[in-house]
Amino acid sequence: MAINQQKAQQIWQTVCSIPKGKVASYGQIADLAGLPGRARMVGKALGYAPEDMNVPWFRVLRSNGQLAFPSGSESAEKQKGLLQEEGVVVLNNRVKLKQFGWQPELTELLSLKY
DNA sequence: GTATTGACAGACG
DNA sequence: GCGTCTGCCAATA
Repeated sequence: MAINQQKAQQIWQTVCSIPKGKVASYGQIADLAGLPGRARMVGKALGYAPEDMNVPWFRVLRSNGQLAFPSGSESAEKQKGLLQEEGVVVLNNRVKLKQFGWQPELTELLSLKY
């Protein structure tokens, strides 16, 4: 049961809303998804994220812009590759949030509501 | 019901 | 920028 899948759904939706070439932190996703302070839940939700949804979990990073996975890990490398493919520059398992950090605009938020 | 863990965040040094 | 500690909440044992 994982928490209400509704929330997980919302999380996935939010993650899917991240514009290409940008990245968001767990806290950011959690907040936008309606789970303030439950950043951990986001990670778990992404854990269940079905591939059918094509959830760009690779665009979700830590608050500091560091990848959620340890360097050298398959997922981390994959994530890096995908991000770079999207145009995001990843160095040393890190992304410059100052430049690639997703700053949700009203239009973006509106697409999540309802 | 209690203890441990986790794809985390923020504060400190 | 990095390591450590604390706080938060849910899942798992």
